[in-house]
Amino acid sequence: MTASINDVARAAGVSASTVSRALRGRPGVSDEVRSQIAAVAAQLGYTASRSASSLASGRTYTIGVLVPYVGRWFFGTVLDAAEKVFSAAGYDVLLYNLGSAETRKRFFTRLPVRKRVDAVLSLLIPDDAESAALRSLGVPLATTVGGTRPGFTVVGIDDRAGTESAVRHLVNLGHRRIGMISGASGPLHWTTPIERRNAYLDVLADAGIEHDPALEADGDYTVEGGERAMTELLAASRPPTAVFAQSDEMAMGALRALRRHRLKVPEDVSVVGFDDHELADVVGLTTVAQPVAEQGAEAARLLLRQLDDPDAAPPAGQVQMPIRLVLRETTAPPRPRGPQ
Amino acid sequence: MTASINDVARAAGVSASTVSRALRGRPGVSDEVRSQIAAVAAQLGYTASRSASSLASGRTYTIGVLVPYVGRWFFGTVLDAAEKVFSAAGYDVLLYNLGSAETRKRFFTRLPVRKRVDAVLSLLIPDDAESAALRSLGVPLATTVGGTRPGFTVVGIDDRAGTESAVRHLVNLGHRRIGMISGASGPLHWTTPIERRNAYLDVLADAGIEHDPALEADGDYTVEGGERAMTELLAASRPPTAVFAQSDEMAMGALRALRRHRLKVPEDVSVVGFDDHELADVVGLTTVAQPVAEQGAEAARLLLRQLDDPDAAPPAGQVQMPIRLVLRETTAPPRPRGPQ
DNA sequence: CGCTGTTGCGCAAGCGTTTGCGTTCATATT
DNA sequence: AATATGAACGCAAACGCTTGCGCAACAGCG
Repeated sequence: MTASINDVARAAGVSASTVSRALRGRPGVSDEVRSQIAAVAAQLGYTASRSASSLASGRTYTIGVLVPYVGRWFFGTVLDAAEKVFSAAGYDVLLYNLGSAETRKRFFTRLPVRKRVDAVLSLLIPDDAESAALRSLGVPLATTVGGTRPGFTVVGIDDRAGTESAVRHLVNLGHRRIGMISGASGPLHWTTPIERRNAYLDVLADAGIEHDPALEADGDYTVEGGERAMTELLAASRPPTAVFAQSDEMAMGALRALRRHRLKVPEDVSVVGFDDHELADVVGLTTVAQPVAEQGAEAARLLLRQLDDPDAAPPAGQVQMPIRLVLRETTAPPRPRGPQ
Repeated sequence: MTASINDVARAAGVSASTVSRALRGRPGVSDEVRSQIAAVAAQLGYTASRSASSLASGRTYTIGVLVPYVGRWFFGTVLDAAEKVFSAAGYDVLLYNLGSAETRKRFFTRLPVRKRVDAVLSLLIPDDAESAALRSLGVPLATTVGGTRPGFTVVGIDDRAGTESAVRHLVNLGHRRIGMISGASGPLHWTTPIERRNAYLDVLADAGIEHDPALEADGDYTVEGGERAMTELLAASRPPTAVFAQSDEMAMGALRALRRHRLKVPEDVSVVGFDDHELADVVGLTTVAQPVAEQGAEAARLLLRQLDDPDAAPPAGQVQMPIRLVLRETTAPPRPRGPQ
């Protein structure tokens, strides 16, 4: 059907090995022969079969990317950027959408990437067993989320600092009843919600504000969850005058809930998010911005570097990307309403 | 390093062929031997090498998915749903992010999916040369966007009907100066913008409204583009009292522009979008909803069906998914301001 | 002019599966 | 009892590449 390396060899009057070497830029082929082979290959529309070459060489030139939810803005954006870096370097990407516990489990027990990828970029946090499974692949590993793990290159942000800047902003505006909409760490072994929560508590303590558990709600990192969580918070005996949401999506859900309750933002309640979602600007959301696409690109680059030079040690610790608080229109001083 | 089929065969005291047949559920193996092999394989942590098996069998059990922009909500959502269907059926997905003309060109000339996939799902519209290239792969093809093409099974929506319901809604509210923010069809050979534009023109004509070219602007299907386009429209000598945006993202950009111009929505200008973006509800956007994830899932299912039964003809024409106008808070009758 | 290096290329052995065909052996058929 | 019929399994040939090694041919060296 499609041309094989032998067809090219025959047509060019050389051996298959020479064709292989010529096309891949390996030494041992004269320039003359090389260009002639290139011409013949082009004319025949020849491309080496990936299965055959990876079987023979052990190199697959493909990267496995593990994502919890492709459809979510954050992950889609990271994936987008990472894919561009990989494909520019000649790598293909195998995508695994591991949102549900079920698919996730199946992935890690069957490990379909075995012998199929040269590296894996995980956008989800593997637990200990899962990390071990990944390490058993014997390929470079990277992640853009969660804390450092042995064997993984991680590029991320300073969750504490980001959260602190957000909550401190609220404190500085004069808020005392500051709620938080978080995502449960749940079975995902995700350290992010925990880090952010700790930072939130620290800022409150620092400001001499007593922590009120009724001011925390779980928003599941989704818009709907954020809406539910905000609704919960509003039902408290003394609702918050400001809310810090651990993601913009949850913040937007909160905005929706507030609108449904006919509460004005920021007059009645201030809201600050996290991420600087593409649409945060549209709704005027104050948020802490992180370079999402850049994180994906950087993680991809670090992976490629390790592939180019297998002895190179993976970067130690965590590569930190800058964050910054973006002030927009959902935060303001609390409305004065009589004595505290 | 990792166990091969021969290791399993040796450990089980059978030949490699028997192992292969046993593990893949092929006939010719007694139940007794089969289960014993399964046990040995599990104990050794054996998984067949994909490269080797696809080299030998010609089947790759992977699907190529072509996406223009993974990070955009629409495509991310389609991809998410499609991936779930594929992986549930035991297929892996190879992702190609073909947003720029450059990567796109490289993809179609080098055709890296050759001999690597059993089918391809294209979320972008290939031009004639590109379709021919894809057809030359000799595998089932599907797409979720654009018109019907020979050799492709396409699942989509009725763009005309969707647009008509949106624009008619504006007409029925009493609007006469109705603008449109579209996406240029450009080099993407995308029929969607054209279909929608035609429907827009038809509704206007039907309502006896003269078409004003100054009321059309290109929003590039992005938020920023939508904002620019809206700004353009507002600069017209007689700006529109209502705008139909061909996507929610552009509609949201328009909303932002309006806010910047201190114009109230829907009092000063009505806005209706297209897609029912996940966040459309947050901003209260009236829009025509289409089942985005379902389209991806359905396309994936149709592809799998063709793979199961290679002789089955691909579904003729286009599979149409339902659409529906979702009324929210960005549309209202035009503000009466003196004689027309 | 012999010797050592170097360069350019072909040979052939893998890489880990799948699969058509052949063999063996037990069972059914006449 | 002899023969046909399957079922269960092994053999070995692909599948299409890569790569270590061998072998010419040729250049440079003293």
